[in-house]
Amino acid sequence: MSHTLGIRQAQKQKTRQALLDAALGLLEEQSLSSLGLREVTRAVGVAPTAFYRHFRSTADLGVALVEEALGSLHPMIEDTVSTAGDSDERIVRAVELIARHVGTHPAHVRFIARERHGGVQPVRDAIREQLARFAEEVGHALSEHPEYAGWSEDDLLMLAGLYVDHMLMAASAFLEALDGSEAERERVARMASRQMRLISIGRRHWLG
Amino acid sequence: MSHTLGIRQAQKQKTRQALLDAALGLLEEQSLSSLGLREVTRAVGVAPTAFYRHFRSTADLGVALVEEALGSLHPMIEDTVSTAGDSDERIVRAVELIARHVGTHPAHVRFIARERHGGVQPVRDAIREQLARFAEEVGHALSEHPEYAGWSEDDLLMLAGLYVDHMLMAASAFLEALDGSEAERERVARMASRQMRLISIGRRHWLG
DNA sequence: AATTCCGGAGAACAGTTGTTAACTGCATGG
DNA sequence: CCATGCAGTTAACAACTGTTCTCCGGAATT
Repeated sequence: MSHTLGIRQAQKQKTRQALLDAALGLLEEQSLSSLGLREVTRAVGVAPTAFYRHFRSTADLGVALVEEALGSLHPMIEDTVSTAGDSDERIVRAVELIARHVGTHPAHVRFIARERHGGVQPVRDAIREQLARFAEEVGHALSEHPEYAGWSEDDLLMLAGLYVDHMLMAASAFLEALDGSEAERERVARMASRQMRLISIGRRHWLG
Repeated sequence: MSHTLGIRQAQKQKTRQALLDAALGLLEEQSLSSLGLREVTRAVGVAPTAFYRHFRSTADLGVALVEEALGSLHPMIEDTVSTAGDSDERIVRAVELIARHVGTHPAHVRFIARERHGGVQPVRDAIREQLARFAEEVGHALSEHPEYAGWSEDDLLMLAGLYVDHMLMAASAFLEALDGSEAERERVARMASRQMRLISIGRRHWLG
């Protein structure tokens, strides 16, 4: 379906990606609403006007970053939730997965945590939509399990939302501990696991 | 101990408060890291240089806003947690309290949610410290209850952190629903209550 | 081979920013 | 009552911002 792009479109996507990467780097110590278009182009080494060939505004770039940060995560999530195993096993695996992802993509995680409640509405909306999709997918994956036989759709979504929110909280906690000691990171992991387990216990006794 | 301030210091605190109020207003549609000092003074109607008489920088102003937004909340929290009553009653009361507070101080809540992971380190640190204090206070209040007889200090703090995080999540959810319909707000309230109740059930079955 | 398309460069625009310095007028303490 | 202190003003600074218009060179199309 997709025959190799011409050297023209290839070059365009390359600078586009360079702009995204540069922006992500600059956003480690500021919010999107203070990110200047010239700042980004300067970091890449292109003229300020080149920015407009790829994005209408920095807000537009932010929405693209949301897609880049969260878009490819859906299969990963689904995989973790639907995989068989004891409840505690799944929790440990999920927390490990988060820790690993934060370690390999810290800037992406920081961006999402920061802009989820940030000052740029289109970006907030994009993040909210992606997280809602996550919750929906998790809820659907849970509904396949026999454990959730008597659960109403509403309750399933409520639980899924709780899980998603805690994934993000855990990710944010890992992020804060990234520059800390190994022991510090271990402490964060154990704390996150125990909170997850408590929720899991509540889930088990939810009905009746 | 504090005899009435002279008309001089009174005037100073008045413009200082005006700066804080104006900044809080401007921060409804942007992040602190993009808030300009001149922007604030212009909104108040004073010269840009007057800003320096009160704050070293906008980051400094942000820290002051954290104090204003969270400093006065400690007695309120302690009160809610330690008050007697059935577990479900306490949950309903807590959720109602949050809803009311978001309704009366939306800008403050938005500011905290936004800058908790925002781009200005001193402000992030100030918020983290206040939230840690909340967790500590909640944990201490819980430890007084006979229900938590066999709980380790670590587990108590873990649960308290979970509660505090969910207070904030609920507050943020209420904020998003503020401009929505009455039904929408009701839905958010019921969702928050059920999530809290699930956590409460997990807590009840935590030991053994 | 000729023509169109288009990503990027360059220059210029009016506005904005934080920060400095030297000032004014008035409440305060001696 | 007079001298000091200090919140707020005015003016100016270099540096920066987003946006428009015009242009260039090379890939893509015919």
